[in-house]
Amino acid sequence: MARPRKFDEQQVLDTARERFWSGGYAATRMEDIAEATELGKGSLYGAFGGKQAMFHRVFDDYCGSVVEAVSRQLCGNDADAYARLSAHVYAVAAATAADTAHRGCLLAKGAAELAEHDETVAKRARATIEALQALLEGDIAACQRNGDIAADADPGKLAALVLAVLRGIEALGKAGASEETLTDIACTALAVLPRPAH
Amino acid sequence: MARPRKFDEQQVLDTARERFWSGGYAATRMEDIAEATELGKGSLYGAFGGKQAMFHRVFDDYCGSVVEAVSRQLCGNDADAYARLSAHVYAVAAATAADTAHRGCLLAKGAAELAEHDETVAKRARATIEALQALLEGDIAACQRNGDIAADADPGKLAALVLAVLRGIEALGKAGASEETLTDIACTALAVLPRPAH
DNA sequence: AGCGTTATGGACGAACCAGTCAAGAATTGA
DNA sequence: TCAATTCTTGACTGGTTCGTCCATAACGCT
Repeated sequence: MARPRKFDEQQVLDTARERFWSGGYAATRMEDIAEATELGKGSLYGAFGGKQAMFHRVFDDYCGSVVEAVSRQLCGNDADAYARLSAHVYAVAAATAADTAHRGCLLAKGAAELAEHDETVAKRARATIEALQALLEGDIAACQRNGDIAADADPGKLAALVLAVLRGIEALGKAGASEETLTDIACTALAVLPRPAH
Repeated sequence: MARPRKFDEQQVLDTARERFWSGGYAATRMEDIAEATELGKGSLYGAFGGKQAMFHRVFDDYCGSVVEAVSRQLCGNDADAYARLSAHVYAVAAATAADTAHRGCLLAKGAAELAEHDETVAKRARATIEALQALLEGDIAACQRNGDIAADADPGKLAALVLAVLRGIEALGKAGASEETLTDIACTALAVLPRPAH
């Protein structure tokens, strides 16, 4: 009944994510996104409303995909819980080291730039962090049931610690730490987790 | 022989730091700084060159003051090394929790926004991180000499881990974690450090 | 006091950028 | 084929911002 869209909304959001990610919010121009997507600015504004609304969509998508990816890496049976935790921690270190452009994580970058003045971004960042913490806690509890981590430790506190280490790895990576340093941190963090006495 | 400056250069830099810290680099206008310092833009440009150069000065000062403050907190005799480490870790957690505006640390914020595209900022951030790591390593080695931390552990790796935890605490604080969570992380991190067998 | 030198402050220029708008294009249903 | 509807394009607007410039002010030296 009407003219259909020529572009895929999700694809445009992915391109916008790239731009916001590498340039930050304030330094990215809507025209950059328009050029990168080969769309006119009118289409962009028609479909997404404006720059801020568009960033909110991008940020929301990103947070969702992070939680989903971590969930895939950490959920499973008790027997492999420790292997999954270990693999996840090393994976974060490796991914951070591989990010030669040092853009870090859009969650951290976006929150750093906007959380103070944008309640929507702040809320979403908080919710994402909480979801990640819950995933880690679930996996650590599984490790405890399987006898890989001391049963008398508080899984919530260990999860918070691991989460802090993971965010710290990203922060250090952005500041230019070497791959060796990052994997050392991952390795040391896993090594200091309390093992059950036997 | 010529007209003297009416303002104190350091004071202007401190004011500029406030602005850059709370607004970020891109979102802070030179006119904001001019108004806040009650100076004309001509004076600002005459004294500092421009926005980027001014930020470099601010960032440099900030990094220096951070290293100096941490150095004061961590340097001392072997007997109190562990107490200093513990106090420092708790202090970071408390300071992060007290930062209700969630501005985090200018080092992290500036690096997040600019390191990718500004080599000067990237270099300074890297050097600062390395200095912090060295300070932690020195204190941890002192702990080991005093028998507070297992002597067979690698002090460099433990220092890197602690540094990651500290940066992680700041990142989580910016994302809105509660004070309780942050102090829990500090407490857990100290608890999992390897103690000497006796 | 007069001069040379440097600081000041505000007006100005040029570029930039978010968002709007109107004219035209594409599609479906009648 | 025509009408109705939504999409697209890109020029335009209004406001903002970096940086410059210049007339003037303030100081030390002679």
